[in-house]
Amino acid sequence: MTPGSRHPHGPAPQSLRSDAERNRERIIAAARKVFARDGLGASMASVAREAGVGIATMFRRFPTKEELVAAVFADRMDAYADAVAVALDDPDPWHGFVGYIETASAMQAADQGFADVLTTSFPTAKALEVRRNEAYEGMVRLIDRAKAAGRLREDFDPSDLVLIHMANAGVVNATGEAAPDAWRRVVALFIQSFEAPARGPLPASPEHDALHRAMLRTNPADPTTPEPDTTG
Amino acid sequence: MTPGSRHPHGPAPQSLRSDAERNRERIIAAARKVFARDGLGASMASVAREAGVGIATMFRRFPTKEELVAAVFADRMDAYADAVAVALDDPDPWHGFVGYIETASAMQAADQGFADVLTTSFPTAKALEVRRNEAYEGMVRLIDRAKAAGRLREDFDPSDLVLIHMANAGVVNATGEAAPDAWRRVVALFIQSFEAPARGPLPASPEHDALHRAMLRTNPADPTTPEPDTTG
DNA sequence: TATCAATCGGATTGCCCTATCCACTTTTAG
DNA sequence: CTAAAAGTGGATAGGGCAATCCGATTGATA
Repeated sequence: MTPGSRHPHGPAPQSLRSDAERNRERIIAAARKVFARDGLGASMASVAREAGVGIATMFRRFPTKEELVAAVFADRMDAYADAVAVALDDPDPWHGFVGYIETASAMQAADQGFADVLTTSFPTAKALEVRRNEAYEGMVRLIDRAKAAGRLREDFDPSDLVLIHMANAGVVNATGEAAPDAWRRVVALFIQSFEAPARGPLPASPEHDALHRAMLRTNPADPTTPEPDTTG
Repeated sequence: MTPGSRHPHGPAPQSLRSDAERNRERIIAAARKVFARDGLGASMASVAREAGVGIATMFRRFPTKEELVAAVFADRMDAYADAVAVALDDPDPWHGFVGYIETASAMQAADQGFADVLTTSFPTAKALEVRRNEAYEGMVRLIDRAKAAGRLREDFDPSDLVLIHMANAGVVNATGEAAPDAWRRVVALFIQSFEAPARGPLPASPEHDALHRAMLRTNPADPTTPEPDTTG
């Protein structure tokens, strides 16, 4: 082993053995592919099969499915947060705002697993949640800029972006590969409804806390969640 | 038994024994409640428990889950088709159109199971599909009227109503009881985006066949469908 | 009231899931 | 080269699911 254990009773190793590291990366690559195709509902066994490793190897490296999910989607979440930063760099506030929605929605459409991640909260996956909050704060600035420019309706609320994610997840999930571009039309409709001036008042936004609770409740990888399942 | 079997070898009875009929109604009432709360993913066992009958009793009366679903949602589908008829009776085409969308969306929000049913095709449940098609034809007339009145954007397509159902199902499914009115805001945004004059062009609608295939694919009660499931 | 088909429900089958166990193999340090 | 730590994967536990089986029970009829 590398550091820390010349003593027979030395502490746990900090880095993996070369073969283990290789397998770890194989697993992540496989999970990326499988989750993207099948959503977070994909089984650990199917990931192991795709990776060409035993089931035990998966669980040794990622003791729970949630940890695997966190490892797999770390970079997607980075890209998600980056998209906000890019949008904030756009000199045209409205163009940036629209571009951000389109980018985020496209990310959902391109990866069923990520669509699930965006509408689910993983309390134990700190890194993911940190990124999510980071993105959220950027979004608030993005919204304020677009309103200040007079292009975004005044009653637009940050939570509306969450609602779009949920709606888009519904479309992406329902259409899948059968109608892979249907989401574009839905998103375009949403964007037109956001543009100022508003055509009419809207019902109140849900409470911030309520939405958060909803995201906790809707864990597609948790059997306690009442979600679509089995039959014949 | 009632008719047809004074002969020991007589054919199958046409009507149920009184206790069986009572149980049948208990099962349907229980399923109505459980599916409404938990969606079509609810287990047959949970319905039996709620009904206070044995599992075997359920399956004797409804040999597959799909048959139970068809029996439970027959009247919801009737109401759904009726809503179109009511909308067509409205002297104001736009008011009727908007009212229909709101009614249908409210039905989804009030019943998770029905939200699933509206975005899922059950080829073997003929009665359900007949009603769905009946409603669909009415919707086309509703759309044409609203366009003719100049209130609905010209590029609105009947398939857009299916997309709304899918988007709304996503919102309802994700928010659930945590934010039970969130769907209203989403639906209001959609409606404003439908109003003429259009604020811009839209990406093309998905093919009719593609959407139909998507609805077949997304059966929340079929384990072959890649959907959110288990973990810890 | 006696009979018997219809009905009942708990136990069971068979499948898929997450997660753990354990006997065997590989890497790595000395 | 050797030995122990680290790693491996198949078998297995334990639970949920739809659906079936079968011995006990009950309703309808005479």
